[in-house]
Amino acid sequence: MKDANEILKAKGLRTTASRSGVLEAFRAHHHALSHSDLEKRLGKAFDRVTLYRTLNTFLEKDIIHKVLDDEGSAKYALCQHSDGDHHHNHVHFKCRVCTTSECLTEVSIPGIKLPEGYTSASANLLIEGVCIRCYGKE
Amino acid sequence: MKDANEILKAKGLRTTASRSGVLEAFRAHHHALSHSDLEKRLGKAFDRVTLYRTLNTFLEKDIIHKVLDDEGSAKYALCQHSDGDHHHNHVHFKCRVCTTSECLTEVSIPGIKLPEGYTSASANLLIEGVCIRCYGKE
DNA sequence: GTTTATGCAAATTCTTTGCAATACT
DNA sequence: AGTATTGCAAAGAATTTGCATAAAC
Repeated sequence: MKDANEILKAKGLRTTASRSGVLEAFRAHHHALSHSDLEKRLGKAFDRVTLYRTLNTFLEKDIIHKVLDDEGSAKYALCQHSDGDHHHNHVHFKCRVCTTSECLTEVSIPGIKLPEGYTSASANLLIEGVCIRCYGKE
Repeated sequence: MKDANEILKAKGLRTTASRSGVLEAFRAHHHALSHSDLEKRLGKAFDRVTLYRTLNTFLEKDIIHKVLDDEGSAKYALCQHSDGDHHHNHVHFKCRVCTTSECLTEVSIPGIKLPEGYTSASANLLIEGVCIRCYGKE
């Protein structure tokens, strides 16, 4: 996988401590992170406002995408392939034991037959259950 | 469909103007409503705080459920069958033209093959596209 | 009459914005 | 040097909480 610097360069963004830090945090975790998850992980290295702006910039540049969640708070995860609108048609899995969310990139969403007159542009599936790491712990 | 009063009684909740108003608003619209949608529709009949509390109460009692959304804001819709955990395994359709979300109750989510070791308890599918009312308007 | 729900005020938390100072290329 | 990014302060939303009043059963 590309390193933080390469990702930023490819998107025409400057390399800064906060951006690298956020990217590394995403790369170090297989599951989706919320704004507050990131704040905890990154400590007080930089301002909360910078984190808001960093996340928005990354969303615009398709470096990260939003992960759907039952609960309120938005979570984010790295986009795996940085081309096209791949980031639609994701399957996200949320474990009810450890409460983490992850993208199941290898799982694809089956074709859904919509009612007459409806057309689909993208689909996001959120599955809740128990992940492999928590199997048996329930 | 049960009327507002019956729904409330069945859940052991008192019938009040705000609760009836919120229930009627949901029954009058086929699509999901956010907190601010409801505020607009209900006007200043009651306090914003009451609306927060009413929505939370309805969520707890499984009268409404959260509808997933790409964007931040939480939306809610009536649960169709008030028994069991039916409200899982929903398909929600969001129209990119009129931006409304609705539950497609007649569509079911096909079985998904999860990676080894993962078990699924519920699934929520969010499809984005164009609804029948907006077909051709794009 | 007793219990539950509401309204109001205020406290928290979340998110955005403006602008000067700083860091990147 | 020139431009993009950050930090700080402050504004603006969104959401929650406490408590006295009012409404439902």
